[in-house]
Amino acid sequence: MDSKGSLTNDRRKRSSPTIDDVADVAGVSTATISRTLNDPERVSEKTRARVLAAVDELGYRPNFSAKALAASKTGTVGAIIPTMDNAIFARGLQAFQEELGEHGYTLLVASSGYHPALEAQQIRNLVARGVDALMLIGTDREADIYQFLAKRAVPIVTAWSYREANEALCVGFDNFKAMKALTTRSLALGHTRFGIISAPRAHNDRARERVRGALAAIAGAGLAPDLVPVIEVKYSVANGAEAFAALMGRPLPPTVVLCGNDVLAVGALGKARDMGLVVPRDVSITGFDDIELAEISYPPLTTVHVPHRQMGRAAARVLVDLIAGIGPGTVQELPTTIIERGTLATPFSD
Amino acid sequence: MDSKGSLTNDRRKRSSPTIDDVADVAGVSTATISRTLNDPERVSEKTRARVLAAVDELGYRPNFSAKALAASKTGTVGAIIPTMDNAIFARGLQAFQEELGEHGYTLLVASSGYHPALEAQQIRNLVARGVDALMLIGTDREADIYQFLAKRAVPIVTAWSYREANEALCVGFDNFKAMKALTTRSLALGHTRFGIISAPRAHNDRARERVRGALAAIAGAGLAPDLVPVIEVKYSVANGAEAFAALMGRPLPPTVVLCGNDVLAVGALGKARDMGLVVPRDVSITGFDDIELAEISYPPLTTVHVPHRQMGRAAARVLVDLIAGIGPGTVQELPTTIIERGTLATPFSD
DNA sequence: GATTGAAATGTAAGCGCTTACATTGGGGCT
DNA sequence: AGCCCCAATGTAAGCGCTTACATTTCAATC
Repeated sequence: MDSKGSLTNDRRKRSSPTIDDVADVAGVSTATISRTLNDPERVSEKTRARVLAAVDELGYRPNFSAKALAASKTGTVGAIIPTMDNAIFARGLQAFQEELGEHGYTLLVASSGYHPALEAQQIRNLVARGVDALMLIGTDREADIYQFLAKRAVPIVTAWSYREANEALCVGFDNFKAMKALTTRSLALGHTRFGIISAPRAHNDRARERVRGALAAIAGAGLAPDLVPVIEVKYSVANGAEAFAALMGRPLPPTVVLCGNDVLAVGALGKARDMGLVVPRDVSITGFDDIELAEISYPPLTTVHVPHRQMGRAAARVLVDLIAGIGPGTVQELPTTIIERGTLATPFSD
Repeated sequence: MDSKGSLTNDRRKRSSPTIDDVADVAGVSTATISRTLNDPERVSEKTRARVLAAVDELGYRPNFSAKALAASKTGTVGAIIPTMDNAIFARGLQAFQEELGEHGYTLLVASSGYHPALEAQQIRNLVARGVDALMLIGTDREADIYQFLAKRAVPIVTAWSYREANEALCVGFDNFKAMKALTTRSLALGHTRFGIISAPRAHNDRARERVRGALAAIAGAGLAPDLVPVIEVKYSVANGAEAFAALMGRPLPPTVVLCGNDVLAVGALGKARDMGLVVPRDVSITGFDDIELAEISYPPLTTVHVPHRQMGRAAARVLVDLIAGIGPGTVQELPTTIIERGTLATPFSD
């Protein structure tokens, strides 16, 4: 009949109903549809009901790209983590997502494989995709990335690290202090011969700070930190095992092996068993992170507990506020605690 | 001077350069910019060089939303997994992402928390976001979801399960067969008293099929499957421990406890140790999935190995082909294998 | 009943791309 | 020289929304 009618018919054939279709069915303009959906108070109750009914009838869902383009915001927050293939970031990320979800945001995750160049690329990628904010892990990255983000006015927060002077807001813990505390505890138990297994320290402030913390404690006790063997291996159980074997094969093997994370520690633990060593009688082993593994290893691992979930939620809240333009955002240092489970004990005198 | 000049100046002030800016600088039309970026062969070498130089000079990145809106495709593939907070899906998802990346696609992950309603919502959400294809876990969901997806012409693949007759293409393994094989192995070793710890079977075909497989093997051996205690608990180490204790507290405790996944099995294993039971002398325990946990538990877990990475990559390839319109897609059944590590042995005669 | 201002709604101009279609400019051919 | 054809490029119409601004509606007031 009228032009509206034929328009409706045209649209019906398409795969998805658009805002125009809804407007036709409800007999109002598209602006009213938009308002009903995004700002219901601005629409009269009667109209709202009609619109909602039309939406329902057609099964209308706003097209995300169109919405993002028109409003120049996406309701999406990005996170770039080194890898998805391990538990370290999983729990924190899950919490991050939960908190975001409660505020109506969606999470977009990318991984960098611990590669700075890849991380930079992913950052640009996510920004091009219009993320409203970004969470990054750790603080180690080129200054031009921070500049890029600042120029694009994309709020960011860095997590898993806390440093007083940082180019970005951070929500995390002090890796240095935490590892120093754990090492101090070992020293108090009487250990004097240390070995360290660390993740690669290049481009990874967490790993670097942890080793620094351990060495600082050792130096503080009057021992020579440069005599402490530090083995760097990539993140895996097998590598932890191998590194442990190398450490124990030295002329004067350590009485305690400090591992940069739980995965390496669990590898070391397994290797110790294979070598016929009883932990902690023959050698002590410690981890870091307190992921699930630490609890179920045998013996259960003495490690540093990191408040992953708390950190994830806090990071999300900071970003949500930043997006809303609330305040300058707050830097947050979260506490870590030493969890003594049974792989750290007084060294057997020898 | 001229209008183009002032346009350029206007644009320079904005946070991001647009395709118009690049066109101005390169002295060509926007169509040429688009072609240079998306289909370089269609542009002369000379022009291409000029355009690329302009892109470089301005640091131009195409706006994702605009691109998606105009082209009605996003270069994004979605995946909805039950939860991010565990290792079962992590490795497969990582591989899925790697393969997608190699084909120029980006992964968008959402989680459903094992809730069918939430999953449906996430599916609609991702579709509204314009994903070009979708990977879903398992086959259990309402038929209307498949219809919705079909209507919207969004290619999907289901993974982690394989069933002959399925509403969607699947890339996975036969949970029934795998668990049946493992149970048959237990029977061959002489076990006759079984206990089963399963994840909740409602809305979860993997869990259901695994239990079915175990019971089928038991029935096949002439034993009464309905006498086998099956405890359903949610996914966690602690729940596995608790369920194990319940099973062993029965008048006639099982000689072997089949667990629906490795996490439950590890929980059972820990509880056994706490109860002073030696595995596998006093009781056998098996897992399923062969995630990292299985290897590092003590004793290392006898479990069913699932080719996670292979599955992830295969699922990605199926979707990439489907998006490109290549073929009807192929259903793929991947093999599982029993990994005997030391928690399954002949029962102590009693 | 006329006046007024706020509330409700409509109009239409973009947002930054892609792409069908139109135009231009050369070779290669007769 | 004239013609044809194709490669290279330009023109401009959307894609499906949001939102500034304009218009209409209507209850409250005098």
